[in-house]
Amino acid sequence: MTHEVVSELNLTSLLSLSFSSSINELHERLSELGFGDIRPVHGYMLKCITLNGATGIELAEFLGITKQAVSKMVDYLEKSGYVMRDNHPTDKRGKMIILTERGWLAVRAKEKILHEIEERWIKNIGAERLQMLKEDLTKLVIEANEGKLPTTVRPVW
Amino acid sequence: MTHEVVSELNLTSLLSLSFSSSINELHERLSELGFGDIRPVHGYMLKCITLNGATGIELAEFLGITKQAVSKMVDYLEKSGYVMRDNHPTDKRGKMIILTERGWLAVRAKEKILHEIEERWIKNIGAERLQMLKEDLTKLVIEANEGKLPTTVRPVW
DNA sequence: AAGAAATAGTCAATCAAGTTGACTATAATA
DNA sequence: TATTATAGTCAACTTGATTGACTATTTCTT
Repeated sequence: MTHEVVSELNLTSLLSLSFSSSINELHERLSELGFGDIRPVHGYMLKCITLNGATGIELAEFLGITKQAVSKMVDYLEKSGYVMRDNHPTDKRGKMIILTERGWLAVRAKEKILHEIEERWIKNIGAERLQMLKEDLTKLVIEANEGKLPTTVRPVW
Repeated sequence: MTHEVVSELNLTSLLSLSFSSSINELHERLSELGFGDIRPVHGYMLKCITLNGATGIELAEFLGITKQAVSKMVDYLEKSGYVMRDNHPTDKRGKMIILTERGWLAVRAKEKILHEIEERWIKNIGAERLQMLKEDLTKLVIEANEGKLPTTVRPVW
């Protein structure tokens, strides 16, 4: 087994750098496609609004932020044309946040780019190593979160 | 080769989650040791202030933020007793930011905790897998940054 | 050596993304 | 039915960043 030169960086720094590399590449490419007004924070929100839409409370729980913060983000994304507020079908207090056509375009573009990034990693380190990498990271995330994947899918500092 | 169940998370999400797991654990444990006033942003700065101290400009470049932002962070860390501003030995405009005794205690505690986290990962996935994981992440970070490790060691969104 | 340009740092104002607290309207429960 | 809980918004504040303006030095160009 040959061991190539590996930097002196600790694992946490490596994770930080590789995460920010990925997220930066994603948003640079989204920007080139005309989705420059979506910032990383918004990406996580769009991801959570599925076919049926989502309520503000659901988004807040998913993102791990307050409903007030969600409300402001929705203001921004609505103004930018990515989402719309619709009446909740059964609860007159509530609102459904749904993707607009442009919102769907952005989500699909994001998925495509992430897929391409992953494909490039496969070219780079091979499918087996990528698979191992994902397995190991999954294990470690689960271990750090009392045996289950966290429900909040956003970096929480 | 057996492939265990792996979540449907994409790589970028996994990196995000594993990074925030690590950084959260680090700061929870720092907090228990009485370093609760150090937030993740500050950790990166302390790391950069080595034996000889550093100038504000050096810190700004290292962290990828403006010198004004550094100045404010130094205000905070000075007030909290982790660093001190000293005269620059040759440049009367400049100041050297140096660690106080408490600053060194925090840095050493941080290194110890990161080391322990890494040890636990070795127990969890084995030394070989951890080595591979680090090699792969290093490769990918280098590939994403025009062939070299980035000089900025902080997540940039 | 003198004058011009660059640099290190700070101050002030602003922005972005979050927070807490107060409020309205509706829904659920006792 | 009266009370309590919930969904969402508004307003004020906090934190960590930004840009722009300024001072004091240093370095570069004649």
